[in-house]
Amino acid sequence: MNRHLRPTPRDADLLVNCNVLSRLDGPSLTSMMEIVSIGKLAPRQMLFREGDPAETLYCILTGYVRVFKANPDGRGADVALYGPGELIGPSAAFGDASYSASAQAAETATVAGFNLKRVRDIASHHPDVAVALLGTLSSQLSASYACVANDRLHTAVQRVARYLLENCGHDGKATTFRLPYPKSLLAGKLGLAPEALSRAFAALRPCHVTVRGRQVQIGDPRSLAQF
Amino acid sequence: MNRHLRPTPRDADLLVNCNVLSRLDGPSLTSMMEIVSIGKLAPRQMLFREGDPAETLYCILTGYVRVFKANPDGRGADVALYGPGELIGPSAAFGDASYSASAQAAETATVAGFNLKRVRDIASHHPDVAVALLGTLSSQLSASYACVANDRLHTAVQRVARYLLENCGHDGKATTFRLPYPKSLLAGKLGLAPEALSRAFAALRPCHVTVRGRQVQIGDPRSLAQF
DNA sequence: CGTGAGGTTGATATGATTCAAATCCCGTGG
DNA sequence: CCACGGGATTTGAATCATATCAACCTCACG
Repeated sequence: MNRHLRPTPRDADLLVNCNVLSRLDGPSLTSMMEIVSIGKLAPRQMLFREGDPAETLYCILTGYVRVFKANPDGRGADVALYGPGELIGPSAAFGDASYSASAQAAETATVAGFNLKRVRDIASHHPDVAVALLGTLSSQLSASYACVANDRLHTAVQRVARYLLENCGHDGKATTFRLPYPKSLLAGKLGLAPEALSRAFAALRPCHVTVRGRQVQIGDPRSLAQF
Repeated sequence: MNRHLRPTPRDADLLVNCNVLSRLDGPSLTSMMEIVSIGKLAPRQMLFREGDPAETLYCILTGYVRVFKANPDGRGADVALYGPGELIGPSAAFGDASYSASAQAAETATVAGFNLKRVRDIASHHPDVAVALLGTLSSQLSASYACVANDRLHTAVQRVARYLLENCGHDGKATTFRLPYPKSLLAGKLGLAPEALSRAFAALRPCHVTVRGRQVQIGDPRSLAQF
């Protein structure tokens, strides 16, 4: 990864609109912007590995990053999939000294890196920074709870139906949208083998769900809700 | 729940040793102790329900509390199981205005309650409080990640074997210990039906695991690791 | 000694993974 | 503009894992 780059104006714009920094202003924002460095990731490039000493807190500017845990025997499971504006690494940031999972760019991605020691230092002098981080961590914990419950409570088809419903307005009108990442990634995020995702889409065809490549057309959102 | 009780000396002792407060001292600790109130929960009593406005941050002093999400149709899935010293509600505390899951005492339990608005207020004046909360939230997020990965990567027998291994020293010596809660709770925590837990214990008998009531005897931890 | 909660066991059904093979889609070069 | 190639996706068949339902057991307690 190219490191130690100062943010371009475009990067800076993305940065100040991200989950954490958007809640800051004044000296707190300045302090954070002083320690930031921008990096570009190639597809499949690792950001860090489980067990690595945690040195950096990342914020995604563009692209998606897969957070996963792997078995010694090679099998792995996605634990979360984060996109623009989201923070990576906070689970390690203030707990253990090492990352508790691995992170890998799903595609070309731009990330902002903050030296963790300095972040901790800033947080302990600027309460608003700490509170902003608390907010992000809270949301991520809620999301992770939701993921566990979703896995345990719903079948593959139901999980896919829910995902689709989240991505179309709640007004019951027909929608069409583009998946932000390839289906294999979506499968991982939903805890499915790619084949299972495919079959789930097939099972939803009777209620007017059409999938062509990344284009998804949802004819009747209400009929999806029946699951 | 009996509320608005001041902590007894025993409560106070448990409190200052809990995950969060143990990292504090001086005025920060004092501020938190000023707003605490102690409550006693009957078995199965609800602490809060998913969707309730989040008004209180809880810390468990004694007993266990089950955090779960329920379907409209009555089925529910445990999302976490917290014991003495652990915090409940932080996922809502700094994110949404309402709890993202329900919490229920698994048995008679004592909890400390902190008014959330005041906690937020204290956190934004005392950075060490915010940082302590960040630490707890970090650990809970890591644990939740681990739970997702564990569910997706391992079978029932493997999850049970892992649980047992976590509860016996890593020195490979035979151990015997007592489950801290009934098996039905353990099943929920591991994402299993009670029947499945029972079968998993049965499957582990060949490698010297004996279960009688809550008493667990592990003859050969090393043979458990083979899973 | 009944009674009931918690736990176990068996039979069965369903859901999902796995492996293998066929097919689709998209960017590349002609 | 169109054919081509390779990775992504789909489909099929077999297998495995776990939920579910029902019956039974066990133990503590009145």
